[in-house]
Amino acid sequence: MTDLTDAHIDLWVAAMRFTGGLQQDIDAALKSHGLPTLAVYDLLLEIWRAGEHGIRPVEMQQRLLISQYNLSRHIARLVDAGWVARHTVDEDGRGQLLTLTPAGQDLRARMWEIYRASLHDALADGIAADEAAVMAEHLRNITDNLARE
Amino acid sequence: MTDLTDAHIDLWVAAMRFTGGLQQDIDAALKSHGLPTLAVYDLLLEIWRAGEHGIRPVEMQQRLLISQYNLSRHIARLVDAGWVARHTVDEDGRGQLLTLTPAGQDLRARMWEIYRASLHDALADGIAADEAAVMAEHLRNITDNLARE
DNA sequence: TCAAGGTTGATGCAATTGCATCTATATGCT
DNA sequence: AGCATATAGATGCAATTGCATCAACCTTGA
Repeated sequence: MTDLTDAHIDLWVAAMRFTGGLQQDIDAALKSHGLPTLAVYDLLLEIWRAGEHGIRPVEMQQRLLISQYNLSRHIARLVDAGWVARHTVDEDGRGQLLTLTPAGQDLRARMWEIYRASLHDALADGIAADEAAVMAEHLRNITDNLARE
Repeated sequence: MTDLTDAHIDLWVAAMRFTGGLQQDIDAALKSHGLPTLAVYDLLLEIWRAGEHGIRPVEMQQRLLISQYNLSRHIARLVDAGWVARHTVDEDGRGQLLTLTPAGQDLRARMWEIYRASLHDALADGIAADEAAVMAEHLRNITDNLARE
């Protein structure tokens, strides 16, 4: 039972500003290249990682911080745009499996180029790799704590 | 000219998950008490800090990561709800100064109780105060770097 | 087998956000 | 002074999000 100190609050404020600011920068960079937002990239990445077998929306929901109805509509837009294909699931008539179309794979790759460049500009010279690793580990610990409650 | 390493990317992912997850928790806690969102809290806090002299919307915009039109409408809602009062500015006929009404001050205090409790649950036992201070400093450095570009 | 309850994904409607643009005032230049 | 340009804030309209609920399918238990 430890106290919440000013340092803890400082960390929270700094983390909010960091992620919020960089997220805006990344979204601005993507948009300036006529590409979808970071939120869409996260979806494409999950589907891409699933390979040709595909992934269920319900599984994506567990991994990403996104609401069910929001995910459902994002997927509908991605399918309409021709970036994602829906497949039926043999074992579950309710479900669907999502895969990237070739156009979707191309889109993800183009987005990652811009995304990566923004991250480079923001992080590469701002913090050493070993320090970044330590911080990432700390943040994961805290986040895991949260999820366990 | 340093490289962007996997550790840097890990840091970014961990930071996104940390702030995103905790933000959701805080918003859920606030909502369960019938209170406005974190975004509204940030506005109330800025206005509260300005004291009885008040603060200009344009100044809030510079400090918070919020778009102009969004801020304008948030303020309109806060005024309608009786939490914020608008005052004219002598030196600038276009501008306005915002202050918290007594009801607004009370609201901010009640929100902070819930907000603080969520931060306590997430952070107090998850990371030591001195480590939190180091991380906050690192994050501020990176964020300042960004803003300078 | 079949009814009750759980899970998956979609959708109608209201609220919020993003974008472009507008009004009003201020400032700078000639 | 008089005009052009810049800044502060508001708003119409389209797109997105949040909330509640729905339809379809699956699972469990009697």
